[in-house]
Amino acid sequence: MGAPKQKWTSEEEEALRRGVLKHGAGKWRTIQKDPEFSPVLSSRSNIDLKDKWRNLSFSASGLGSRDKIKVLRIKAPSSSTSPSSQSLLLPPSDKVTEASPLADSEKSSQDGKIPKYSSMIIEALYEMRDPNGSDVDAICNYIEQRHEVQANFRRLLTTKLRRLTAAKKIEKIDRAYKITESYAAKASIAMKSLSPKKDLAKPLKASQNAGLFAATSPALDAAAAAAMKVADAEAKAHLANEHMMEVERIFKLSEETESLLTLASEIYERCSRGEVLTVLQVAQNGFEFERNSSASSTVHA
DNA sequence: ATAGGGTTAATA
DNA sequence: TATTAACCCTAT
Repeated sequence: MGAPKQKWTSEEEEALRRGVLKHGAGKWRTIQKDPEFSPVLSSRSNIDLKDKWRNLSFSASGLGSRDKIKVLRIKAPSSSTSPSSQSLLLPPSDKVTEASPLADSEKSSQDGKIPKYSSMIIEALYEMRDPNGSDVDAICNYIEQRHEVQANFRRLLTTKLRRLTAAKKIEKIDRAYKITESYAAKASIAMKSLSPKKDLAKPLKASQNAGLFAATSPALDAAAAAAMKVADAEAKAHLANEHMMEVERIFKLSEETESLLTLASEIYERCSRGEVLTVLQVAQNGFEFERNSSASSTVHA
């Protein structure tokens, strides 16, 4: 007797999403056993979680079935034979830059916003949402688990934390850090101003393709993560989730293949369909999006 | 235990 | 018949 295919409920789906946020994609067993999710996911195996996440990821990316993507699996003629992937995402690779002359309004922002890692820190703090704050170890661990990171990351992290604290974006209580109310509020306002007309009530399917990137791309900015803390509107949260998944997926792709070609192919695909290319900025700056949404530029093929 | 290719049940 | 989502199999 063949099992009649047990379709995933939205509760299960939500549990999975949160599980991935908490433990990271790939820790299926951990998620499944987590007392926070095990009640909901009791009838699902770790493999089920993995498969479901795969489905979610691909459908959210706008590109339909998963087998279409495997064409992109081209190994770059990289001489780096060691499987220890490390160099690709970390340093803002200048190869990507030269291939794509983006209007980089980098640095010198009057606000003194710190590029790169700061957004990861905000993201980490938001995701962990510890009311008592999170200590350096927790933050470090969280980020290291999700992003490839430099060898001396721990040291940089300390520095960034100090700067963010000075900038009043996070606060240090005893040894724990957390996002400040003022920054969260500010981010919330920013969030509202750029989450416009899009009808969020529509089921997931509607958020495919261009719309995802064109209108709301800056939503992934560190500010957005903080914004969700305050403006906990589910719709926004879901939308943001889509972004997280998309970014994560692209990161994974490039990690796995260790190939810029793959990324390039992905980008080319999108460009050829006339999409606005915020993805590129993702590739360059990690979770840091341009603060001027108008700065996002298209890429010539 | 996980990733990824492959298979089958449901459905448009 | 083509797509999709849930499920299965196997190498790592």
